[in-house]
Amino acid sequence: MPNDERPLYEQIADEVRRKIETGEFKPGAPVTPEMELAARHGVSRQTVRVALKQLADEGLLTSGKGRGHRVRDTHTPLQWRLTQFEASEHRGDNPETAVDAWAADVAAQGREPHQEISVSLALPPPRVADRLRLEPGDTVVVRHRVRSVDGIPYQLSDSYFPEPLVRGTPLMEPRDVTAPGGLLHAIGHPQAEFLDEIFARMPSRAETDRLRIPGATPVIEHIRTGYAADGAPLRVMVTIVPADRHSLAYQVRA
Amino acid sequence: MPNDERPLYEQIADEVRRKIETGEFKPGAPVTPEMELAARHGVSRQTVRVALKQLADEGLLTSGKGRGHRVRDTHTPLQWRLTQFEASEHRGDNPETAVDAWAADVAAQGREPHQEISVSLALPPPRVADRLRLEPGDTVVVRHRVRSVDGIPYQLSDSYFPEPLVRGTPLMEPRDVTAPGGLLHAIGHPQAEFLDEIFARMPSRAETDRLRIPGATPVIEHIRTGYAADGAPLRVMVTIVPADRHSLAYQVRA
DNA sequence: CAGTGGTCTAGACCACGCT
DNA sequence: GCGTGGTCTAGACCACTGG
Repeated sequence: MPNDERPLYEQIADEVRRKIETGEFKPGAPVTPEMELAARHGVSRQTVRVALKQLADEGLLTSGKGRGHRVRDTHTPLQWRLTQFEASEHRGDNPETAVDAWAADVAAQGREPHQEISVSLALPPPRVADRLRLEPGDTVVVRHRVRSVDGIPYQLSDSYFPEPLVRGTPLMEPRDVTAPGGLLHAIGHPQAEFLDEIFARMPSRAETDRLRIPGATPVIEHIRTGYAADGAPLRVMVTIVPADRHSLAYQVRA
Repeated sequence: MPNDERPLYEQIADEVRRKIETGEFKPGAPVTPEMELAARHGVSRQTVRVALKQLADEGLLTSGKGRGHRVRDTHTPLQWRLTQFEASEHRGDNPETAVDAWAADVAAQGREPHQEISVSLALPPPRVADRLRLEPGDTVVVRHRVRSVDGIPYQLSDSYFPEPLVRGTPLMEPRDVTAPGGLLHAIGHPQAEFLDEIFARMPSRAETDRLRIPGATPVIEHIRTGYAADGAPLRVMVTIVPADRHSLAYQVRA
């Protein structure tokens, strides 16, 4: 019967979207259940589900078994300042209270940072091998970090070091090691310059699971390559951050 | 009958995803049609569709009536170098060939830049007013830019200036005005420092249309605030770039 | 025109959350 | 327990693309 009009599911999506935008459905509150929408519009439940899925893909709704569909809460993202280095120096001389720049930055914004670290030896993925200018077969030491704020995972961060550079140093310990001037400085390889590259894309399924990313939320991929004064690459750090939790900030002198 | 395993549609999505990642399905080439996947796995077509929708949401597939599902082409995004200023100086003294930093950067990567500019007087949106520290009622001069590469729209860029600052200057002309040291420098307000903020989100419907953004592609929102040496904000530039066309790059000294 | 995906129906069973 | 969404089936008709 239906014809050249817009699809039924879009009309239903429009109706619900409008009610969200006008505030008739408030953030955190449940919207009309599927069955009721289906009955009201005289369509099948499947059609309603397509409509609600579209809204979820736009980031407007969350849903779950037994929970119903709810209007998504919007929180202001945390600012990640990428031109502030080694904040640990400002936290006193006790190495036990030293934190890395990220943790200090989060704490400064009144939140509770936490990170878990593991270390492994591996063959680098191609884009890391390129940036470190490694030959095929060269191995790297990888420090995997899961950074959380207030118990919610905020970042996946993997640092790659050429294996010969860090063999036998504290960098191979799966702890939160910090040192004035930076870890690489402490082992005799100070970083003089960074190249930061920033991408955005939709998360993979594995990332949505590990970071508990709600639908329709992109991730920002941040790749920082650190160089010695002579231009040799020392480190590549690849960080994945859900875009609803972080913004990036750079302070630049003209 | 099936139970505590992962859902069927995820298993199917995993299989197709793996074949894309290993290169068995090449970019631009069609993947197995829905009906065939359904028959092969002994599931209904609807279940296959959910699987393929998930891959489309990850940005791996495109599809359309009669066209089938195809592996999405991945073009390497253009790198936008945000710590290179005023490249025009390197292009000779002739003002006719002078270009802004962005255009020079694009040309250096072997592509053909183009931009269209319009100028208007307006009340600033709240986030611009905040960053320029304006009072309610203060007006701004807005320079709207649509930047294209090889005929494809690449950026929407709006620069906001406090109106008293630029009244009667070349900045109010809807041309591509360039000057050594920068536009604001030329009118007596050199920028000493920038604060760049970076967000990612899904595009609005209007942005999808204007920038011709394919499905499942986020946009990067770049907000640059320029300050005078005394700390007064001089300019806010808000730029929207589709994430499949651009990466951002910063060169940072430690 | 044959084959594709886009939309839609009318059922079904299950897992989960709440009260 | 009851209502919710999550998964799934077995059909159907349509619109579009491509050779």
